[in-house]
Order: sequence, then C-alpha cells, then structure tokens
Amino acid sequence: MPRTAPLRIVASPRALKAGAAPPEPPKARAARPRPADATSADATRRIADSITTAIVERRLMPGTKLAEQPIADVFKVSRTLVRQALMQLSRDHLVTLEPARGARVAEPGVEEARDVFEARHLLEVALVKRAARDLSAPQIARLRQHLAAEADALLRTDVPGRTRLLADFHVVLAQLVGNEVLASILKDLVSRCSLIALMYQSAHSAGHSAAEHVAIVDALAARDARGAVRLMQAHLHNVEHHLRLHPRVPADLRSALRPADAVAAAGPRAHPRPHVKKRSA
Amino acid sequence: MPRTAPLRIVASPRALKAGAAPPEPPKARAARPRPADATSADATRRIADSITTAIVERRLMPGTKLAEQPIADVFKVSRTLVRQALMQLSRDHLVTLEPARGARVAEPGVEEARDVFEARHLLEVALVKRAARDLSAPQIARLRQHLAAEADALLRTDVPGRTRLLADFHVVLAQLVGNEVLASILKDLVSRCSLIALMYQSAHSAGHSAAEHVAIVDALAARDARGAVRLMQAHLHNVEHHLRLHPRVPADLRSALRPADAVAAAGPRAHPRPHVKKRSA
DNA sequence: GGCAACAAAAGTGTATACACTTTGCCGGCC
DNA sequence: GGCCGGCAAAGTGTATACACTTTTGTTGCC
Repeated sequence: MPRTAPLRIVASPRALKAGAAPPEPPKARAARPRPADATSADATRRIADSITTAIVERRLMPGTKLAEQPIADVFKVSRTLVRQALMQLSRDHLVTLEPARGARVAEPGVEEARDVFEARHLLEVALVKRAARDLSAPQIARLRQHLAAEADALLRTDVPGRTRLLADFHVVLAQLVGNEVLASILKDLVSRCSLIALMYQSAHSAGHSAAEHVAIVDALAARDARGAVRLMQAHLHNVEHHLRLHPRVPADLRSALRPADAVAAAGPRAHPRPHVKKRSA
Repeated sequence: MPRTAPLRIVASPRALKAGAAPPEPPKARAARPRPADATSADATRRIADSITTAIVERRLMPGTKLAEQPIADVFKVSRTLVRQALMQLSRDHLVTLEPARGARVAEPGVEEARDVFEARHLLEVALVKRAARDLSAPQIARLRQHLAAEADALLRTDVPGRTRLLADFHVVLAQLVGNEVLASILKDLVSRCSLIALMYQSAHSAGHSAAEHVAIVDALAARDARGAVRLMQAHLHNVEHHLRLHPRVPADLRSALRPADAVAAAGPRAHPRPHVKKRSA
C-alpha cells in the first residue's frame, strides 16, 4: 500500500535521525525549562512550511498519512505545535483533517481542480489587465528579474526551485499590482494548483510555462493590456488542459478497479462521519 | 479606555452567567471523564462562530481584547479549544494575534479596506458576467427567494439578520455559479467587509443595498450581462464610497491627535515584534 | 479455512500544568 | 514631583496527561 507510506519528512535546515527518541523517560515531567535561547520563535510556522515544501516538492505524496507524533519527534516539539501546523495547512487545503482519523496530504478531486483554475482565470485576467495599465518600469524590471531566476532554475534543472518559482510568478505579479489581499488569495490558489498538478501529473513542461511567462511580461512592458490578457488566458488554459483531468476512458469502472492509488475520483468531503461518541462497552 | 473593554460574549444558544466558576478546585485533576453524550462534536466551530457573529453583529467592537480564559469560561471548555478558534478567526482576518500579547478584534486599516474592495470588484464583476450567462431559471428563483428574505429582515428591522443576509447575497451568487472555491473566497472577503463597514460606519443604508441587489437579479434574469456588471460595479462602488474612508481633512495631524480610538491608520502588520525569549534575570 | 468477536496498539481530542512575557503598580532615588 | 527598577498579577506558549476512537492483530468458532 503506497498510500499509507510510513512518512519521512526532512526538516528543512538540519539533517535529522529518523529513529525514535529512546532515552527520555516519556512520562511525569511537565514543561522542562527550555534552554532559553532555543529557536522557539515560531515553531508552528517552521513545521507548516516544512510540510508545505515537502508536499510541493513531491516528497510527500497525496494521501500520505500525517500522524502527529512522528512529526513532533522529527521537529522535537510536542504534538501541540504539530496540531496547530496541521490545522493551518488544512485551511490552506494542502492537508485534509478527518475527525478522529487524523491528517493526510490532500487529494483534490477533478471538481476542485476545475474550480481552482476557474478562480485563477477570473483573478489573473483581471490582474494582468490592471498590471498592463499600472505597472511602472522598475516593477517590470522586478518581473524580469523573476523570469531570470526561472530561467536559471530551468538551466540548473533545479526541480523544486523551478516549481516554486513558476508558481511564485503569479504571486509576485499580484503583489506588484499592490494588493496584498489579492496576492494572498492567489498564493493560496497557486499552492493548491501545485498539489493538483502533482496529482494529475501535468504534461505541461516547465520550460513552456517559463516561456509563456516571458511573453506575458513582454506584453505588460508594451502596455498591451489586451495581448497580456490573451496570453495569460492561454497560459492558464495550457496549464489546466495538460493535466490528466479529462479521462478519455469511461473511467468509472477502471478507476474503481485499480489499486486505489494515484487518481482519487471524488474530492475529499469535509467530515464524512458525524463523529459521535459512544462508550465501547 | 473603551478599547480594552472587559469583554462580554453571549454564547449563542443558551444564556450564561458571566460570574466566575467558584466551586471547582482548579488544580490537579486531569481530563475528567466526560458524560459521553456531551456536545463534544465540534466545540471549536461553535466558539469561532459565536465570536464571528458577535463581531458582525457589533457586540464586539474592533480592538476589543479577546483573552483566552474568559472565553473558555463562557463556553465551559479549556483554553485549548479557544486558542484553536482564535487562530481560525485570525486566518479569517477577523481577529489579530500578536505574539505574546493575545488576540483582539481586528481593526482593518483603510489600505486593507481598499484592497478588499478591489478584490471584490474583480471577483464579483467576473462572477455576474458568468451568472448572467449560466444561471438557470430555478437558480434565479433561488436568488429571488434570498431577496425576499432580505426585504423581510428590513421590514422587521432585524438588524443582525439583515446584515447577514445582505452579505450572504454575494456568497449565494457565487455558490450558484457552481464554484465552491470562489464562493469560499468571497465569503471571506464579505465577512471582512462587514468588519470594515462596521469600523468605518457605513452611511450606505441597508434598504439601498437591498434595492441594488434586486436590480442585479433583474438584470441576471433578463440575461443582460452588461447591465448586471454595471449594476454590480455601481453597487460595490456605492458600498465602498459611503464608508468614511476618504477623509476630506488633511487628516494626518488630526487623526494622530485624537485619542487613538476608532480609526486605525495603519493596518495590523503581522507579528510586529520578533518575540525573542530571554531570561528576566 | 474463513469470519466474528475481542484485545491490544496506535492515534486523536481536550484538559491541565507550568515556564515565560507582558503589564501594571509601588517604592526608592534623582 | 517625576523617572527608573523591581515586584506581583495577568496572560500567553508549549508540554504532558489521560479519555476516547480507530485500527490492527489474534483467537475461537463455525
């Protein structure tokens, strides 16, 4: 069962031993006095970020169980912080929480994928329209700088970096238009897209995407609003339609019979069980 | 100091005594065995919803401190669940969390207000365009039903209900277009708008809003996309520009000198203090 | 041999404990 | 008198304890 793979997160900065923590007497001591210089600044953020990048960089596949204690061991914190991180991630739609069953990496369904892309269409088309009108020369330069980073990551075949940069392009664009709210919405949508692309094995090459980004920026620099809109529409259309969202086969029977692995037909419904409590006796 | 008012939430279903809980020996007993039929289904949701409605219905003013223990006492749960609820609300931008200083009802600044309205413009214009094209007759009927509810709430001068319904109109529209993702984004934006309208004392009457909603639905029913878009734009423009966001006075000096009360000039920045830990000794 | 009931193990949900930070207050010092 | 330092109260941050649920493995029964 590859779905229930035993989980192996790599904490981002440091290496870590995946073994258990044997010497600690696991009971009876409250709140040990921390060494006071610990990196206790924002552990939750650190954990959530690590899991996010692990998902986006394909080290955690959709459907993987995310039990709290192993993660807590990895980061050397208590389950409390891991729970917080998982709840944040579930609000980002990167993991799904089922009431007493724990967290898994989300498996967005085709319906959700369609909705996310539709939302992006709406937002980003409006966005480039505005960008073509409002962006200043230094802002265009900032975009070109991002494009250069994309090209560089492509050259170095830095897969994680390139994935992130291609996604970030859209967020940067939103930020340059000067609307933090839009930028954060788009950030959410884009990270969901990464997960979707990962699930449905996009056939759209990274190089292709990067080239389309260049074309869009060129249109923006030329203040060609209509052209930029058209290019953005084409870009999003390409990305979406290179996903394997559109099965040519009748698909219901076939997907039902295959080992329940990659393609999840139905999107995760929230809280499918009412979670009633009853005595075991 | 009206900002630091001592907090008095009303738990939604039941009345409650705001007094402390004297009889319980407050120490030394772990996890009492719950009565097993307790309403333990989703206490966090209940708390978050109560606070949300309290904010939207103006029972909790912007800036009010939301300390964890008092809320926990009100709902008869531990701080754990209250913390979860507050963190959820902070993701909804209804409360702000400052690292070791606790939670307050958010005070969105004019900048944030502008961004939120801009985002709504983008989304909702695209939305009605689509709605005019795609909505079926029964879906239009559903919208009219909502309009009737609005009118009813207006007649009965049911202020909280009318506030909620006026906001929900936009969410219902998004849902009818059939995109859950868009609907949830819009829900977020709309609830932030409620808070904004509340802070900047909207002068746009509820009756006016309801009438504009009716006009929009009429245009949708007539499949008049262009008209619907124009009406929606006008509606949002009206709502926004009846806020007191646009001070006619030079404003900087005056707002700086006033008792730091209603109008917060700068939006809340996330984690303004780095929250370093150090020994007090 | 397969299946149901049961028991142990794993894991989640919530409460509580306790350290640390912030804040308000009071007394000494200038 | 007003400012500074430290003390006490309030409140947040994180770890741990323990009940309950789900899952898994096992044994007895047919």
